[in-house]
Amino acid sequence: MSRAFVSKTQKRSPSEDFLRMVAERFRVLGEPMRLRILHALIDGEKSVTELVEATGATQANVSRHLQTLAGTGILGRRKEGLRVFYRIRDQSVLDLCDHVCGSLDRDLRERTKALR
Amino acid sequence: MSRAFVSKTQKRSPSEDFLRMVAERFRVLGEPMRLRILHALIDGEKSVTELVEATGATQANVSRHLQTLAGTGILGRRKEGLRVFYRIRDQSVLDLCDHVCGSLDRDLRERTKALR
DNA sequence: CTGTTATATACGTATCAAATCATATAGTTG
DNA sequence: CAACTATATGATTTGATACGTATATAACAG
Repeated sequence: MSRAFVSKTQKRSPSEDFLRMVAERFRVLGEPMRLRILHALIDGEKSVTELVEATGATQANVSRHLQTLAGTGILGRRKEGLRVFYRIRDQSVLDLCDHVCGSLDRDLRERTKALR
Repeated sequence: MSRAFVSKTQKRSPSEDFLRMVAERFRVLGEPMRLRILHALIDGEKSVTELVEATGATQANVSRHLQTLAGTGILGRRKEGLRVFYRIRDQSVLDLCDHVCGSLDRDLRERTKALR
């Protein structure tokens, strides 16, 4: 596996631009509502209206978050008549989420244990 | 592997609190300066002053980011005399970064290819 | 064309976070 | 004790962004 952040071969620190791009990816995932949208798309593509129902947010808000998610390539867009369907474009983003969930779990367990 | 975000067994959507916690983890990683600090800590613990030198940021700013990173359990703290040393507490956070770097790479390649 | 539906966006507001400066705190040295 | 060093934090400014309301755009139906 090639490591771009933790490079075994080159010690040079990442460029400003590179760090900005990586940070942007994380930042996009750093909003509960966007995670909710992502979760709603796990079992396949959905239209904006369906996502509005699934999330309970306003149409405008969902639409904006969808632009953000699609803008960074996390979601794909497909137009069909009046409706626009969004889908998870790179399933590996779900691995990311699970990774974070896993370490969150571990930390919560550790803290619980520390309380006794 | 247990999946907390993408659960095969339960379809119930994640609670508000859970999503907030997951989002917070991503958000913490969503700042270039914090990634820079993280990168500086790859080859072992460093004092605040060393991190100030490595990142080029002000002492106050580095200190604040360190509080943030330590607060979510990403970094560990060790006090020795006047100095405080920080270290990466859970190495798996580096996997996360590389994961993002990888998908970033893929997207950039795809866009480059699309230009031709 | 008119009306209707689905989605996107402009604008205003409120909130939050990053950075800086100045200062406080804690540990060390003499 | 005073002076010094390393780190943390309060106060402020500034910039970003999430959300709501209203409106614009686009596709379709009649």
